[in-house]
Amino acid sequence: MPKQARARRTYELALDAAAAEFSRHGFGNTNLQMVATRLGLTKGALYGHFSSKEEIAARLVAELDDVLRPLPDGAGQPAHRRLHDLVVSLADRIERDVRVGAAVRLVWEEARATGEQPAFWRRLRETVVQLVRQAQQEGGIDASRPAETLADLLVAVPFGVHYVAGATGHADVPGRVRAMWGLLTPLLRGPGAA
Amino acid sequence: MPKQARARRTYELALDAAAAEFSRHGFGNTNLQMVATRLGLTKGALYGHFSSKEEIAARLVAELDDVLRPLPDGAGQPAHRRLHDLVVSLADRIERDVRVGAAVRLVWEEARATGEQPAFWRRLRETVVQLVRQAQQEGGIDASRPAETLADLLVAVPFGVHYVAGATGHADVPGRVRAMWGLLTPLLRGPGAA
Amino acid sequence: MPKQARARRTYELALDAAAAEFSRHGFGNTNLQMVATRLGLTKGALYGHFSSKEEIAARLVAELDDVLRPLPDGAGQPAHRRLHDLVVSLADRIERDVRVGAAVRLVWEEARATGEQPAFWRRLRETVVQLVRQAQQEGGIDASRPAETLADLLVAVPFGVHYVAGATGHADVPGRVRAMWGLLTPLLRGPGAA
Amino acid sequence: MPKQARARRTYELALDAAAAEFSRHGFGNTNLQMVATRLGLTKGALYGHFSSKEEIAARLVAELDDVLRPLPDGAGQPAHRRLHDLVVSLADRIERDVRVGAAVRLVWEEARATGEQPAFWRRLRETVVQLVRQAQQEGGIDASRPAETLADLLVAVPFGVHYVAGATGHADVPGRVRAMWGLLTPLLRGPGAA
DNA sequence: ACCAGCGGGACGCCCCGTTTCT
DNA sequence: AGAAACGGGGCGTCCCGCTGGT
Repeated sequence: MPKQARARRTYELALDAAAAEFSRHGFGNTNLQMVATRLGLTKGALYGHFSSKEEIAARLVAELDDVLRPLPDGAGQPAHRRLHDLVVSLADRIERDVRVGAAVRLVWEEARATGEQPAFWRRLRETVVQLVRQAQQEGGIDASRPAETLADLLVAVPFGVHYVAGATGHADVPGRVRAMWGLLTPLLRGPGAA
Repeated sequence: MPKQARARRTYELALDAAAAEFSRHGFGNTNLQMVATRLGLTKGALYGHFSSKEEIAARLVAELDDVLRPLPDGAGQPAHRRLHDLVVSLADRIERDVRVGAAVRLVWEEARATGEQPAFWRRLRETVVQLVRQAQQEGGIDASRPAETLADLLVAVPFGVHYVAGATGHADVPGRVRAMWGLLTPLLRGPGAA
Repeated sequence: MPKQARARRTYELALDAAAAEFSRHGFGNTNLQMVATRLGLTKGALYGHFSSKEEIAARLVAELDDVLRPLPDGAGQPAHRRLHDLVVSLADRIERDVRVGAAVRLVWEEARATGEQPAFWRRLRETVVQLVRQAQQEGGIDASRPAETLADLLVAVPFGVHYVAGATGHADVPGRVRAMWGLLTPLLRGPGAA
Repeated sequence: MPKQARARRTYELALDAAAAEFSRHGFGNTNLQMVATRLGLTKGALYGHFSSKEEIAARLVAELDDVLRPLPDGAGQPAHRRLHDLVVSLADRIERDVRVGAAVRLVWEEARATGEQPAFWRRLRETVVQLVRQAQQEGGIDASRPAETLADLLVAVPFGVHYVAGATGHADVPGRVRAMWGLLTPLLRGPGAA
């Protein structure tokens, strides 16, 4: 079935609309009526693009992999720089890209309900640990600290800021993450770098 | 009054059971049937203790204030020590006390859905900012850093670790928070403290 | 859970109401709203007694076995007499007992859709074949005819009459089956019996 | 006009495809998507040939009259012979011609749901009664039996066999009907014909 | 009296027959 | 002609009164 251009556009809009609802209300509390209303469509029309509510969520979650792909302009950069870019862009996209925000919430809800580790988080942690190790070898990060703890800290920061962003009205989340990174810089450099 | 004592006990057990479900599935996806089954009661019996599902949630949320009350043995301690205790105990209780874990999730869901700042988070942030300022005056924390950014970082860490705890199978969350605090110590002390 | 008397009564009434709808409209075209309306209940109330539409159908089908159980007053009777009773009572109950009528339709629809042989029909045919053989040994039925063909004929008659009963406005179906049996009697007795 | 010829062919194929689905699932449980898929068309294309689902069913039912038309080679035959041909060909076509099978099911469902006598059954019964009477006058059938009961029996047999055909895996239905007719022959001939 | 259990009402997802655009 | 959209339910499910057994 060769999809028509309009259908493709509707599909993308539907994904955005669903992401906005999922991000706000979670999977279970989102109803397709609200999504359809956002789109100016009917529920039945949604069914032409997705076969179930779960499929919509799965599509959004599948796009999460993008945020882990090495940033295009990151090649050739030192590891500590790529680490900075990853952490900051993560905080940025979670807050600004509704699809990423929704996907993160969906993954989290699923993980809480089933108790299983989502593939995304495992890969994220592995990526960060590896970057930290690499940066330590390159001298960009103090090698005397355990890489795992550093990685946990660097992952916890953007998610933690996102998690409590409501406390400050979601005001300039990426800016605050950047400021935190500035705080952490001497810590990463190590005691001698002061 | 043994009758009232049993009722009181059932009430507490119901709160625990509800908390376990809320923590796992969130408010909307928790059904009272599961809670009643956990208790060995019927749904109707629950309504003898609570007038609605929302009331159960409200009771749990109301208990959240306890975690902000100054730790009993914290009086007379320096501010940076009380800060440490607050952050670590927060991470600890979120993970170990089902009621706190449930309340945190409920508050968060409410905040996401309505877009309003929960009172709990505002107070938490105020408390931490104040403690940081106090510690800076006492010399326990480097005064050259902005207190707000430091506070945001210190709040983000326990929540961030909690948020991504599923990635590591919830293994020793408090221990990892303590390790992170160890990492952050020199940062807090300031460059000259090395 | 000790069911209360009223619940038990509601359960039976629900089964009857559902049977009436199933018998008239088939499984797929029956909606629980109509069943509930018949009962003066709501759909939600039905859910307290059955967990799904399919379960209601299953309950009705399960009762079909009763019509195959040897008639209580049939013991000691000659086989050809019990055969007569079985065929006539079958036609009778299909037409008069809504539950049996519904179950027969449900079984038939299922068989048509899946292409599999329902257990009920297999047992019915086996029973009739066996009774025919026994009657032939006892001399009640002409032994020179193949038992299978006789059995098929004797099974086809009540179902066929039921199937086309609409052509005559369901007028006195059992009576007509009895008349047919009268016609078939000399056939069964054999040529010499005239 | 090859274009119209192809449309005509598609129309016939659509009727066959719909008949196959109607025969298997009944009217209400048949969805046009399955019919369209069978044809390699889309649902919308079906609406170029039929204006509604009901119209498709109506077309199939309308063709039912054909099976009542006197068999072309039956002219000049004695009535009891034409009766035999009618009964056997009826059983044959119901089982082998999907359109007839579907139409019979559709007519039956309609009759059950509305409680009205379908025209087809009335005409079938009239035809058979008349043929029986004629055969009795011609001496082909024992005149001492009531024609109506004989006709009911002769109609019930093919439909009854069809109805329970699932019990024997639809194995050689026409053959079994022929065998039954053989059994019934002496009955029809009367006692003196032995 | 009291509480389990029965029933009510509402709605969410899914699905389908049908019409409207492209 | 075919894809996209529409609108109307159907089943399942849930939260919650109300009432009849104990």
